[in-house]
Amino acid sequence: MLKISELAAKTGLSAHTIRFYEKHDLIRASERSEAGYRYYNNSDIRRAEFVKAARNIGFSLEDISQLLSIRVDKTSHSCQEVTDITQHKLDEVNEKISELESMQNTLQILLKSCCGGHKKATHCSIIEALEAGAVVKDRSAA
Amino acid sequence: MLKISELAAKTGLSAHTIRFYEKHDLIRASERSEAGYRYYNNSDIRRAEFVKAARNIGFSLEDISQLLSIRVDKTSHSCQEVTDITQHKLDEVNEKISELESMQNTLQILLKSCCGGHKKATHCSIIEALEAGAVVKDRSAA
DNA sequence: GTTGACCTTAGAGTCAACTCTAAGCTTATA
DNA sequence: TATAAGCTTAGAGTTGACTCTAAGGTCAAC
Repeated sequence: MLKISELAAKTGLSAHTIRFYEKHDLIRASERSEAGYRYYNNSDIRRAEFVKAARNIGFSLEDISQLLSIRVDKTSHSCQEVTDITQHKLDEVNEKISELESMQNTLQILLKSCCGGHKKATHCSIIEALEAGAVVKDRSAA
Repeated sequence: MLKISELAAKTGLSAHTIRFYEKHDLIRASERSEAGYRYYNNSDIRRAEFVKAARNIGFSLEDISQLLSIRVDKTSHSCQEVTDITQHKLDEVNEKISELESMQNTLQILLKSCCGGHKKATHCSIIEALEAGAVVKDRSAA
């Protein structure tokens, strides 16, 4: 049985975050001491580590909540439900990557175009490009 | 001279957003009608388009604020200041991309490992991987 | 002269995921 | 026994970039 600070040390989450996750039903303390201190048993610890693993991968707390409800009653859920959540997350990640790559591309072009030196910015080509409406991809269209 | 809705149409920003940007000194309406309506002259419009271009590239409002203050007084600023802002943004973007690629990688591996079918999730390999602490890269270590 | 579209403001609400605060118990150590 | 470290709670604050609301004034068209 671990106290909250011990669970924090074990998972790398802060005690604050653990309490916050508890409020959102992600982590549980099966027992409490007489004084109200949280105590985590092995099952609680495994659950907390599941949450941490899912968070590391980038799942939202909402996603994690769904994954947990599958985890606690596996026979009522199918693999498809799990892959749907995972695929949806992957789609999101892919979309963010391409947005960022478009920004990366524009930024690299801008940097190459500018001397970057101590000269006055009077004819700075980055400023000029922005004035000319430098746009590789319009994020609002995404 | 454009009214706010016309500037909104021209820039693709909403009138709400234009007023919000004005609060943060990003966009200006040089004139007002007697009734208080905002009117944007050519210089205001160019400034608004500069802001939009910078935002499309992914600059934060804070970055844009700095870029604008360079733009309005180019002789007091150097190209280096501009490239510093741009390089810093590029570094940020690069870091986000590698975080996301790490997630992408993990998600793809998970998806490949799971049947994704209508079978019960009793032995779902994604759930199992999360229980085993599936981590390719720990975001909190980044 | 009235409808409806458009404009104004200050200020509150939204989102996600924390992060912190205050005020007060509890527990371990010296 | 005193002090410090650790725990409790409800609830407020943070971040960035909007987004919306309420309550009201203005303007163009029919």
